[in-house]
Amino acid sequence: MSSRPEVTMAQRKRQLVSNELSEAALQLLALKGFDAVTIDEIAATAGVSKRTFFRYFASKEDVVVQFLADMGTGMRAALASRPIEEQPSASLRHTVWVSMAACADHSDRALRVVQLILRTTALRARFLEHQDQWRDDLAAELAQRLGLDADTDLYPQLAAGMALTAFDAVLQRWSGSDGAEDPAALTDRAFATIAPALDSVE
Amino acid sequence: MSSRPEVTMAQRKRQLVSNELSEAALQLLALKGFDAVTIDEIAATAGVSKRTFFRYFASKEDVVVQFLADMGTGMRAALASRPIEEQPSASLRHTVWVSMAACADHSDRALRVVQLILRTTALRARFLEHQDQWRDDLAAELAQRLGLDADTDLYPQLAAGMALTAFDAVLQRWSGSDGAEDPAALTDRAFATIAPALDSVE
DNA sequence: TAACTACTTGACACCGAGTGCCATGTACGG
DNA sequence: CCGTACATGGCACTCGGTGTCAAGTAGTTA
Repeated sequence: MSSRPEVTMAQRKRQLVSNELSEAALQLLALKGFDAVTIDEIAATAGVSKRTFFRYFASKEDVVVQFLADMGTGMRAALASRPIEEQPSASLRHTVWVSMAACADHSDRALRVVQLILRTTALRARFLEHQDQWRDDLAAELAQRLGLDADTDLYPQLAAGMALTAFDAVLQRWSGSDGAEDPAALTDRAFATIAPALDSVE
Repeated sequence: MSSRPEVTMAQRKRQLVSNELSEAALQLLALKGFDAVTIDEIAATAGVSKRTFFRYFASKEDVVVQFLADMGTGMRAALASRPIEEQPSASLRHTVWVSMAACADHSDRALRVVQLILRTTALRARFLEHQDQWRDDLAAELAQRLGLDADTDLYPQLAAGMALTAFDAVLQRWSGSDGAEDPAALTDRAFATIAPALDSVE
């Protein structure tokens, strides 16, 4: 009854508050450590109330990790966009590479976020939760592409898991080297190792 | 200056309270769902105070997941006990198999615990945290066995990740089938898929 | 038996995360 | 100018988790 595709002012304001919040959170968390920062503190820094914080983010972890939510569907879409004739290892390699590229692009910010996540227990746990969801998504897409039954065949789940294992390893090296190592090269090396298992069809 | 290797009565009492607590927790959590049960409730059922609960378990999740803590060192030990000449896929297959067997043994209880963990978000997150730790342990052991540098070579981390991916898939099927499917057969099938990547040394 | 030590427990106060509720303010459409 | 829809802040409340202290109990020594 009312929603115009136009960007209303309320929406822009909402976006602004959201940015303000993530900005404040990221700075404080990286500076003082995850546990040493309260939500009241973050909210106050952003100039809003604690109650408002929770209208934008579901939890303290979410303010850092939220962007991972879309990444799962993004990966599935990336996989779906590959030609069906392509070898699974190539399709998955591309899928992982796209996600890594998304990180490496805005490397200044993304690198800091990733490092914060990987070194903070609570955040890492949320990251793993998301990754677990991605695996299901990728497995479903793989099963569909290959015409396999995901309930009997182990391959889709295993292949998705291997791809994400590679992703994890690459992300860890990349963050550990402060962004110095090349994500593309890392991805290729990782997939060179796991490919033999990915492509052993029959 | 006082600790005898004898089992003092205090220790037995302590063990008894611990059992009482896990028992109460498991029953209530499985019955009413993780979020619908408070710690006061669990403690009251076990006949102790909330404060005492936290003297035995670090968190609400821990009372269910605690036993996973040792499993990591157990897996590393299992891997370390394999002959060095053995192919990595065989060593890791055995490692995973041992852990699965530990579950399948006391299948009545273990099955219920695993099912509870896998279907509860908060518990699954803790499970993934532990698994993440296991991966580091396994990777370290693998690197040592193969004389690789874990900081440059991706193989140890990838191989450990693949093995745990297999473990995860097997566990999921086993729990999904209410223990009907054979863990050993499942493990073999999973490793048949990933083995080509594990053994492609050079 | 008395006294001293070590350990476990419960009660209480406290903090922080997260939620429900309600009153207020403010953009937008008629 | 008015009504609606929405964003916000304040407040009270629940629950997970921790620090502290006083009390109780088992085991030891004299």
